Amino acid sequence: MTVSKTAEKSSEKPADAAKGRKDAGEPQAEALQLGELSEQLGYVLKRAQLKVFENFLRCMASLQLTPAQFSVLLLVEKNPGRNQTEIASTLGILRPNFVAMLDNLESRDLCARIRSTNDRRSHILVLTDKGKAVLARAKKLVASKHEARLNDLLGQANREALIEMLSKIANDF
Amino acid sequence: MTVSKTAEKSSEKPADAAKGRKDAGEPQAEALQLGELSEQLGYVLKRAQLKVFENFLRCMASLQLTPAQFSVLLLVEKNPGRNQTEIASTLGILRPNFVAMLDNLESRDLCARIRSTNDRRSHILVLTDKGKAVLARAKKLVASKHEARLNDLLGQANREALIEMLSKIANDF
DNA sequence: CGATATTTGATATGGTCCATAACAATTATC
DNA sequence: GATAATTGTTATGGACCATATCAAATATCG
Repeated sequence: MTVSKTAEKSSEKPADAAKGRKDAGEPQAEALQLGELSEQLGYVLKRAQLKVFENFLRCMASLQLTPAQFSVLLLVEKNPGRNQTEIASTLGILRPNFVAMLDNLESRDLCARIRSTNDRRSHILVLTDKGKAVLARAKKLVASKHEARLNDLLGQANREALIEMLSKIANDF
Repeated sequence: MTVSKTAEKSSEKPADAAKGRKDAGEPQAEALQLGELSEQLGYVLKRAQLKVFENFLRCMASLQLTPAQFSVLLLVEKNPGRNQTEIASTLGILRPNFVAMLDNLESRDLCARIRSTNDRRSHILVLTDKGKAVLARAKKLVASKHEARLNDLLGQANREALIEMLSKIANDF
């Protein structure tokens, strides 16, 4: 729907246009009514997604991994020996856009392209040792800082239910 | 995380790299393992969001309303007499980016900017009659095609629980 | 009052992400 | 062996997001 992206110091805190005060004395125009907006699935879904990505980036600040990069590393680790097309399309990334992404990861020595001997057109993707180490650390950060936060907020059971519902939407909607 | 956006004919169906066949006879490289990815909140959240927006755009094809535009109309209707800054910031839209958006809606005669007499700097936003009519039709389409679909998929109770959890994430994460 | 700061809408601009077309090299198909 | 299809790549354009800056109007404060 809307809402900013980068986080850090998002100067446009949504749903909080009139400063975050606890009802100071000043006149201060009343807050706007969200109305039906707050029950619009797309609206709340987008906002939640931005918040989650924000938090993810903060958690990963030390490793400098974006959600997309993390997903690539995870998928390559789980499916070593696959080529760019396979990894990219599984993640919904278009091949042309995957090139720069891999250039980045490869320049940081996190993964490597290897010319396949079977099909000399394709590049087999593998994690480097450094890539495996970084991914391992990333997983720990995600578990301890990211998922833990969600468990605090919703509780373990609800968190699992949420992910299941989102998966259902992602797959069957 | 990744995943495409526009819908229509998204040529890169995620998590389905090897065509959507029901197990044809051909050799066909085995599907990749998603592994931990399928339980990553951010991943599934982003995918669900894209699917929902996709569906929203299809439902609104006849009215040519994007989720963002719909949210603006909803908010202006609920809060008439507010200026651009207030509407934009409530939605998390940066003022500079809100200008073109309003230009669009205004050129289609869905809403109007009115110079405020109190503060001649600001533009009061109002829905035109056509804007109200379009919004009313939009709401019906959302209810009958969009939300109904979600109810079929999750059930009324789960749908409400989902939105509540997402709101919590959007607000308190 | 009058100088200065702030606010509002707007423009210009750059970055990121997403999508399409086109290409060379390689492989598959007929 | 000619033609078609695939792989990685480049180039390019669009959509969205963010920052700096500006003029006009208003607020603030000496």
